[in-house]
Amino acid sequence: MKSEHIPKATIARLATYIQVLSEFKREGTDVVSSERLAEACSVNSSQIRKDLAYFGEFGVRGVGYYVQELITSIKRSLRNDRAWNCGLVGVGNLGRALLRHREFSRKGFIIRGAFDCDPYKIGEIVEGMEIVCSRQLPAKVKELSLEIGIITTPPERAQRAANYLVGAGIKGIINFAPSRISVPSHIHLEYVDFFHHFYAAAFHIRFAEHQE
Amino acid sequence: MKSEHIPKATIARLATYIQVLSEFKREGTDVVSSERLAEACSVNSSQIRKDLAYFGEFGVRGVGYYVQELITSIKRSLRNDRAWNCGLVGVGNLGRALLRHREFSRKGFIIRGAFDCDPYKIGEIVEGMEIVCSRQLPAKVKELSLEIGIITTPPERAQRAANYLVGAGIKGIINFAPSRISVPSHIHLEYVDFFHHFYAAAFHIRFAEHQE
DNA sequence: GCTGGAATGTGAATTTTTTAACAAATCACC
DNA sequence: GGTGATTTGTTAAAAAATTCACATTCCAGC
Ligand SMILES: NC(=O)c1ccc[n+]([C@@H]2O[C@H](COP(=O)([O-])OP(=O)(O)OC[C@H]3O[C@@H](n4cnc5c(N)ncnc54)[C@H](O)[C@@H]3O)[C@@H](O)[C@H]2O)c1
Ligand SMILES: NC(=O)c1ccc[n+]([C@@H]2O[C@H](COP(=O)([O-])OP(=O)(O)OC[C@H]3O[C@@H](n4cnc5c(N)ncnc54)[C@H](O)[C@@H]3O)[C@@H](O)[C@H]2O)c1
Repeated sequence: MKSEHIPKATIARLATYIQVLSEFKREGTDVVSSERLAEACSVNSSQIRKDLAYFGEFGVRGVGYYVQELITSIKRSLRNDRAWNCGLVGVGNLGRALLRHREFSRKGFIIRGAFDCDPYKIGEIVEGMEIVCSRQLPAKVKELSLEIGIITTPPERAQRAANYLVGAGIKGIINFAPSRISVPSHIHLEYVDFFHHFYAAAFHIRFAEHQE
Repeated sequence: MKSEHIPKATIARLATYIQVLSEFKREGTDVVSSERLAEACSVNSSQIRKDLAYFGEFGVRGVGYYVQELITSIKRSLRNDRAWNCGLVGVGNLGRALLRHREFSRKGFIIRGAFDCDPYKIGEIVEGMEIVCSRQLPAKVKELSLEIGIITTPPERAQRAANYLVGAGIKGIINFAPSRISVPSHIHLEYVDFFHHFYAAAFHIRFAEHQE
C-alpha cells in the first residue's frame, strides 16, 4: 500500500524505530515483532505496521521483521540511504556542539562546511574543519555540493543566513534559531525548537500536582 | 471553554505563539488579530483561537488580542508564570551549549545544578556554575529544589542518569540522549531528538526532485 | 445612541490519524 | 503434507485534530 502523502508524525516515528532497532541489533536480536518494537517505542503495534505500510511490505507474516533488513528498508524509505552534505552557519555554542557531534555523519548528514561572520572565528579549526567567512557561502555551496543548511546564528541574523543559503542554491534549511524566517516555497524549511518540551514538562508536572 | 486534555501539538504551538508575539512586541505592535498571528506562525487562524480556547478567553471581539496581555495569559496557561529549577546531567559538548544558553533562564527554566561523573570535569566552572559529582545529585536536588532533570550524557548512560534523578526526587526529565529510558509513571518524560527534522528535510527534498 | 465593519469564541463539518479486527501468509512440529 | 500457533498487511471503525462558518461582541464614526 504505497502512498503519496506521509504524515510528519510518521517520519518522526520512523526515526525512532531506526534508533530502537539499532539498539536491538546491538543486543544481538535478529528478528522482532511489531508488538515488541511497539512496546520499546511506547506506541501501538498497528501504528508501526501502518507507518511501514506507507512505504511497502518489509515483514514476514507469522515471523516478524528482520532487524537489519528493516533498518535498511526504513532508511531507504526516508531517503537516508545516501549521505547528505550539510553546511552550518553560525559557529557559536550550539554550532560547535553540532560540529563535534559524531552522530551526524553516522546518520548520513555530513557537515562539510562551517560559516561565521566573526573575523575572530574565521580560520579557526573546529573538529578538523576550518571556519569560513559567510561571504564565501555561495562559492562553497557549489564547491562542496551542499544541500542542507543548518542555521545556528542568533535569531536576528537567521533571516540573513537563510537568504545567503537560498541564494547559494541550498535545497533545505534547518533553523535552530528561535525566529520565523521566510524562504521561497521550493526550499524545505524545518524549525528546531526544543523549548516546547520544557513547556510540556512544566505543564504536566503542575497539572499532576493540581490533580492530587 | 476550559478543557481537560490538551493536545501535545497545542502546547508546541502555544510556545511558538509566545515567540512570535514577543517579536511583535519588540516591533511595537500592541494589538494583533488571530489572522495576522496565524500568518506569522504559518497556521490556520481558527487553530489559534481553538488552542487558546482550551485555556480561556483572552481576546476582544472586533479588536483582537493585546499582545503583552496574550503573552502573559499563554505563559500562565502553560504554567510558565513562575521559574523552574533544572539540573543538567552530563556536561559535554551539548550540556555546555545548554549551560551557556541565556534563553533558558529568560524563559523561566533556570539551570541551577550541573553534574558529571568525569573527575577531570568536576570542580570546573562553566557559566558561573561549578560542575558537581553525580554522586551528590540526591543532596543537591533537595538543596536546590530541582524539579526538572536534563539528561545530556552519552546514550548508554542515560538510564543510569535517569535513575539517579528519579531517586533524588525529580519530577520531570528531558532526555537529549538518543536512547529510550524507563521511569516510574509519575515522572514526566520528554525525548528531544532533532534528527527527525533532518530526515524530514532529506525526505521532502528527494521527494520534490522525484516529482519534477 | 445607532450603524457598519471587524474579529472573537464555539458548535458543526471535515479531514486526518490512530486503533481495532481479521483474512492471508508463514513456519514449526507432527 | 496437514495443523495450529503466530504475526503481518489491510480494511473498517473510532478517535482526535483541524477547519469552516457564523452568531455574538466590540468599537469607531456619525
Ligand atoms: N546554545 C544553545 O543551547 C541553544 C539552544 C537552542 C537554540 N539555540 C539558538 O541557536 C542559535 C545559536 O545559539 P548559540 O548559543 O550558539 O549563540 P552564539 O552567540 O554562541 O553563536 C552565534 C554565532 O553566530 C555567528 N553569527 C552571527 N551572525 C552571523 C551571520 N550573519 N552569519 C554567520 N554567522 C553569524 C556569531 O559570530 C556566533 O559565532 C541562537 O539563535 C540560539 O537562540 C541555542
Ligand atoms: N552534541 C550534540 O550536538 C548533540 C546533539 C543531539 C544529541 N546529542 C546527545 O546528547 C548527549 C551528549 O552529547 P555530547 O556531544 O555532549 O557528548 P559528550 O561525550 O561531549 O558529553 C557527555 C558527558 O556526559 C558525561 N557523563 C557520562 N556518563 C555520565 C554519568 N553517568 N553521569 C553524569 N555525567 C556523565 C561525560 O563525562 C561527558 O562530559 C549524547 O547522548 C548525544 O547523543 C548531542
